Amino acid sequence: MRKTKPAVFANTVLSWFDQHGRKHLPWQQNINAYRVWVSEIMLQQTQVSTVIPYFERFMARFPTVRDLALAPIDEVLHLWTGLGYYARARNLHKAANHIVQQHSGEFPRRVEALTELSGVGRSTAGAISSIAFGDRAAILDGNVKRVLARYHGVEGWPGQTQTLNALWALAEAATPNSRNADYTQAMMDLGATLCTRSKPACDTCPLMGGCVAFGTGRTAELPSKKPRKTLPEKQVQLLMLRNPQGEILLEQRPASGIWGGLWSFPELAIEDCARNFAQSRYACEGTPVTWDSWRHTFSHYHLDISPVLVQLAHMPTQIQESRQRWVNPAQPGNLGLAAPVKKLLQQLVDAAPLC
DNA sequence: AAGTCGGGGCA
DNA sequence: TGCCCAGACTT
Repeated sequence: MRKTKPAVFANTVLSWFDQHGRKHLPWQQNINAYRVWVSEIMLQQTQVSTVIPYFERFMARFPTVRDLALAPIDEVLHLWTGLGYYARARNLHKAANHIVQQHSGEFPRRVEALTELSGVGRSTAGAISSIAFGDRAAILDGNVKRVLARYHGVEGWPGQTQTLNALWALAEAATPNSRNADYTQAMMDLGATLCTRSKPACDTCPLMGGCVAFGTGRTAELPSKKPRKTLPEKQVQLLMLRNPQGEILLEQRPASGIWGGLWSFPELAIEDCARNFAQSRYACEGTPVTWDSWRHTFSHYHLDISPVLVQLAHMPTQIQESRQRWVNPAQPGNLGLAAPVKKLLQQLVDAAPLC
């Protein structure tokens, strides 16, 4: 497969931006470096719709970098309340003073000088450089990572240094020599509105033709997700209600979620009392006997299962919904059973005589 | 390289 | 619920 030349890639993105890009966000009006900077900081790890009212209030109170520098930090933090990541506000205030004192209140233009500002890393510096000054500088925020990882089929989690370096190289190579402000905004718009994390709108994406992830049907796999060292652990009790005939109560699980649509035992939290649960929900009496627990592992978590057998002296009166039924553990019939359920039914046959 | 900061959106 | 989001910084 022949790689699309950078210029063609950028022109494709820019043409799409001219027709479909966002051009009416608050920080896209009356553009200057200060407004771009504040917006970029607010937008770190924070969604556009959340930022908008904060940005408006912030600009009304601190129209210039000097206003911000002169304000008490408490007032800055007050306007930040609810946005989260409060170190951003402290860094913003610190950097404002740095700009006033070290740059005479004039916003620095060189990327190296921008990176020296507290809270401004490589990507944010690139955003300010390109959007506010129109210089050729690359960004690599979450949106651009997603677009590039999918388009080029970049394997690996972007948090890995190797993967990150590869993405930066692609981002730099793709950056055009003109219209840099529009290109930067276009890449973010593309990632935010079409190349979304889930259900990307590939059918309307201008990059569809050259996109590796689309061509190989792997948009859901790229970019790779953060690997989890240890799977989360959950605990559950499975209640084996056995009636006087030796039958076991099974319930059909909801269609979605784990074991969707399969038949399983009533389930209760590990901290719940099986006797109370049986009485209150099923109006039946019996002494719970807890079996040894064991671990069942799914792709995304460990489930520690504690089986609890309750032998009933009398048939419960209130049960019989369509999603419940009594089954003979030796012949459960033509039902979809989760693996642990099948295992427990077999154990009931083998080792648990009626008592 | 991994952990931390945070509130909201969403499946 | 867990994961992710216009990341940067510290350990």
